[in-house]
Amino acid sequence: MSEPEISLRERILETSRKFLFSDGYSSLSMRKIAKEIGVSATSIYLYFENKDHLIHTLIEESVEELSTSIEQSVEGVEDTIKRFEAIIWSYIRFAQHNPEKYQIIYMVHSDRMARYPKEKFRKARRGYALLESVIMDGIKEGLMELDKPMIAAYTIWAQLHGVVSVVFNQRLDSRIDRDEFIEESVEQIMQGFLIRITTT
Amino acid sequence: MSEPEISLRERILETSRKFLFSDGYSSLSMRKIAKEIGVSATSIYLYFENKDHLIHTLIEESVEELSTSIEQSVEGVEDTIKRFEAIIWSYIRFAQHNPEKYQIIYMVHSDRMARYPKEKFRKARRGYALLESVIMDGIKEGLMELDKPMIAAYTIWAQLHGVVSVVFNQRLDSRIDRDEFIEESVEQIMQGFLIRITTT
Amino acid sequence: MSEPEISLRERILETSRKFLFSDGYSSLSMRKIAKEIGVSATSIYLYFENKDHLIHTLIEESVEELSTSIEQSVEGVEDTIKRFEAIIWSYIRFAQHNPEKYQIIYMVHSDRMARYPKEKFRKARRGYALLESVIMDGIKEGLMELDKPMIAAYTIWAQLHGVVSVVFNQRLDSRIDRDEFIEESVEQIMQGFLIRITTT
Amino acid sequence: MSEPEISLRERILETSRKFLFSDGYSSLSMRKIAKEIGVSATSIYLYFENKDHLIHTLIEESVEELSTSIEQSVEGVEDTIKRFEAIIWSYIRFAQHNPEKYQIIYMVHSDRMARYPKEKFRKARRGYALLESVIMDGIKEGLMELDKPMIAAYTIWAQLHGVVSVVFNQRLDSRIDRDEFIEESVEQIMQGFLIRITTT
DNA sequence: AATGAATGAGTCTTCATTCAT
DNA sequence: AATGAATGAAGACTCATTCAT
Repeated sequence: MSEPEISLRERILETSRKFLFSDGYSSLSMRKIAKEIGVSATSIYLYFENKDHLIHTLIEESVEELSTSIEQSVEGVEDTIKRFEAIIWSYIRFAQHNPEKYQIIYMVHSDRMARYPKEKFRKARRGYALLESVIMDGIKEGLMELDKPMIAAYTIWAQLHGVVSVVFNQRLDSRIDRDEFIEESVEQIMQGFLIRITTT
Repeated sequence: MSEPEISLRERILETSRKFLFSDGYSSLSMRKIAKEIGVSATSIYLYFENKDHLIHTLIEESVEELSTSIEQSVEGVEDTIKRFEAIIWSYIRFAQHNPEKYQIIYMVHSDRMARYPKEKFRKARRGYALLESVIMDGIKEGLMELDKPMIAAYTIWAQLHGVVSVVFNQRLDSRIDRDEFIEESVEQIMQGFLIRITTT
Repeated sequence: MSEPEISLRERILETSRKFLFSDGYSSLSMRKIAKEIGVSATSIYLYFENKDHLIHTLIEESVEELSTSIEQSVEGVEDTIKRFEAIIWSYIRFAQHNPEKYQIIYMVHSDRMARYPKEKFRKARRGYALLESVIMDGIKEGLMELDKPMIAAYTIWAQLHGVVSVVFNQRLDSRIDRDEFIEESVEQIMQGFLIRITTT
Repeated sequence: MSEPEISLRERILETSRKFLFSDGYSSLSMRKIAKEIGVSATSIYLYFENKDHLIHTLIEESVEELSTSIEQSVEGVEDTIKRFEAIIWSYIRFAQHNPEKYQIIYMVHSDRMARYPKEKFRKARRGYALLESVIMDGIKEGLMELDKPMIAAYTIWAQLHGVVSVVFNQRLDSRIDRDEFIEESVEQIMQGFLIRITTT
């Protein structure tokens, strides 16, 4: 066949992501994944040592994509404020365009995360580290007056995550337009931060 | 005995909460709950039709407590701005003092929530509705200039949830002090909102 | 029904013994046991925590029976030589009449035995200890001249075990009559020991 | 290369023996063997039709070595009594120096042995046959007065096996020195037999 | 109000083996 | 001579739930 075949490994990851997103972590099962793909459950073990490894791979890939996506967003952008905005919006956009991948990053319970290799955890903070450095640039340039850039970065990240997760968990009032809500929220988050610059 | 006994029903709920908080939803099992209490698994079914009902009760109770807690916080408070602050801080404080209860509200996946009776959902929004009404008061009083109080209320709520959940999921950098992080974040969230009032 | 019912627990033990004897340890499976009895596999877990516990119970019961059987054999017997003979023959007879039970005691690989509670191990040596004490009596009475009664006891035990296990493992030439072989062997073992008395 | 390479076939047998000895029969798996060697599981099937064949080969080889070892021990020895002693000690020594090989001979359950080709079984009795013939020599020479040399041979063999297997199965009291125990036991076994000669 | 007995469906995982290459 | 991909059957064990008492 001339069709570009998708490897079984890739199909397993895809299907896992799909199930994880639609049914939640609790009901993700090797058998179900295999059945959905139309392959024996045993076959999964040819590509992933066990369920933990499969899930870790899923997390790792998502984190990597998010990080890369954020990094690319600031490439070529010089102005600090613009870099700041770029990071925030690329975070939001990633979540919007890759909801399953975004969810996976935060879904798995910390109990299972305990088994997640620590070095990979560090990678996961690449995006956050970039945000922190931008904030520090802002301080240097006299644009911001913050004594705790690390806390500031985490605060922004936490707010963004809150907004995104409320949308995804379908806990938003049905009368509210998703996109409008996101836009309003991001604006508010930014303003809550920038106020400290402009008003000073 | 004249001692006020804790009913089995209450003990089941308590234990479920404990397990849900410590081990996550996936590993909450009727048998474990029963064993922990020292009662037969069958006994749980005397008080709860099935696992879903048990969990729904858990959610309902938590939501109720949170709502009540928020309502009480504004009792006797007249000033709109102060009412606004009271709501936000009572939300945060509830999460801090009742982490298991708070977590439960957001823990269970929406798939399972689909089976959750809709009328109960409405109750869940009592706290939010109060926030919305305070915002509307602000607008009426000329303190705020917002055309979408509902979105505004949700935005604040989403941000608060983000902050709280980052803390609970232990995804905060270990060098950051929890309380300081929360205080900073809440301040920022409020400022992001109040800016629209004060600067006008 | 007026029939004396055999408890499921007992039937599980019985069936396990049967399989262990006929098919060996490797192919003993919870499912098979359950199927043979005509009960769900889950039911076994109502009576035994897990496979290990089931097997340990099997061992424990066999060991207990063997020990008791040996102890009873010397009851009321005064003469040391006769006590000595009684022990040996009761050991042999137990193996002959309860082949499955005998086999179980020695069947399970030491790896699995490592998890066997040590206190129960001590019980297992009751029969052996009796043999040792009889030998020591013999020495005191001047009937035997042995400096190492412990080794002597173990030696006899090892020989007896060898004879019995050869018979059970069906490695005996088909032309040889089992009973005759056993009788001859026991005689020889005794003589190998008693020589040290009589010839002195 | 002129180096004498160890064939894959040989490496498979070696590794199987190692696992069989250390982990017991139950946990001997084709995959584990292959992994240990660093070869694909499929490769084993190039040399052995299936697991049964592999194990049968293992048994066959061990039996062959034991037989050869016993045969060599009597080469050039003329005196019947000395030949008798040589056989016994070579049996013991083989077990001591090749514990894995010795164990294999007796390890696999008779159920699986049923599928073992009968002609190979006969080979297995070469060592035993030699012992029987020596005993018959003794009778001819007037050294022994036994009417059943076959039974006698089996009796000795059974006792030896008992002693060896008690040692290997680590069921010996830890206070007892292995070598001393073996020496004492062998002596006793011999005496139990020779008594019939010398005292007559 | 509470329980012991029981189960079918499901969990992850391992196994020996086959087949096309 | 060797392998990677695949699988059906089986392993131990857990789960929510039911039913008779």
